[in-house]
Amino acid sequence: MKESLRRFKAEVFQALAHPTRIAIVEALRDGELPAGKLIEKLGLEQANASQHLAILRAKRIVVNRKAGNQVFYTLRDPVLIEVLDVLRRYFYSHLTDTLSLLEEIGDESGAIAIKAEVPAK
Amino acid sequence: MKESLRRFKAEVFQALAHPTRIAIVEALRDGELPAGKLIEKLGLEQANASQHLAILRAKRIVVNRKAGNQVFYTLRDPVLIEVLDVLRRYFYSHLTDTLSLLEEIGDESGAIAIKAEVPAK
DNA sequence: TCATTATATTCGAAAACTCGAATATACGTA
DNA sequence: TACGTATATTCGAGTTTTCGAATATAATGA
Repeated sequence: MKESLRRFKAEVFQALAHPTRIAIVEALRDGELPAGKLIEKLGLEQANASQHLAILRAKRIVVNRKAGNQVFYTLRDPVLIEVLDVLRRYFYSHLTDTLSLLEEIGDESGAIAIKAEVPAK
Repeated sequence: MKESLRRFKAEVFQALAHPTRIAIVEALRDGELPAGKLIEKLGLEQANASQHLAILRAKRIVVNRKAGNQVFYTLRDPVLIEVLDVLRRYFYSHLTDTLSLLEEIGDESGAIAIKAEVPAK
């Protein structure tokens, strides 16, 4: 049914609708990482990271594997990286509008600096 | 800055993280539609539709044009349709896991029926 | 001007999300 | 067994979303 599919898509979007979770997905881009490395790499609170990972697990965005002491996370399907890449292009192709959007949202960081470095990565 | 980009992506995902808004985007797939047609086509409450449209507007997912009495909506960038299509494929390629996910979420509709009709559209 | 139609906005309540603090669990090792 | 490390879960407060009901606005036509 059409409805299920929409619900499913909404669930996936919902799962990705947080900067931290996006950061996690991006960090897993090049392969498996233990929770600890993610926390370190992204500078997260341990509990907070675990909560976000729980969400990504629940929505099947990531899968995990226990190895002794630690838990390794992997993206279940790299297609999600493609989605993020599409959005990056989307971001830059509408750069002007996007910047004003970020302003409205209240973007503290130097979003304007992007203008200087331009795309790349 | 990396952070802005993630924030931006999160905003877009957030905007799409609702079945009704996904339905709206899909309905605009083949071009412009006035709000009224969207309401009719999707069977929405007028106020509710307007609220969701406001969100899609705020996040620049759609743009609108006034013509006399009515307001026509268009997708700002059809690349978003691609994203939805990618997710449809994702949905089917993990069908088994996905179904159990939908169950957990509490999917009333006949999700299982999908097994019968399979992909297509 | 007064209706009528199309759409948007505001309001208040219920539900869902997010965070850090505290606590729990599981494994490895002394 | 007792301890340390890695990770997960629970709790409560604050914030954000979502909805329908009511109301507002804008354009059209009588």
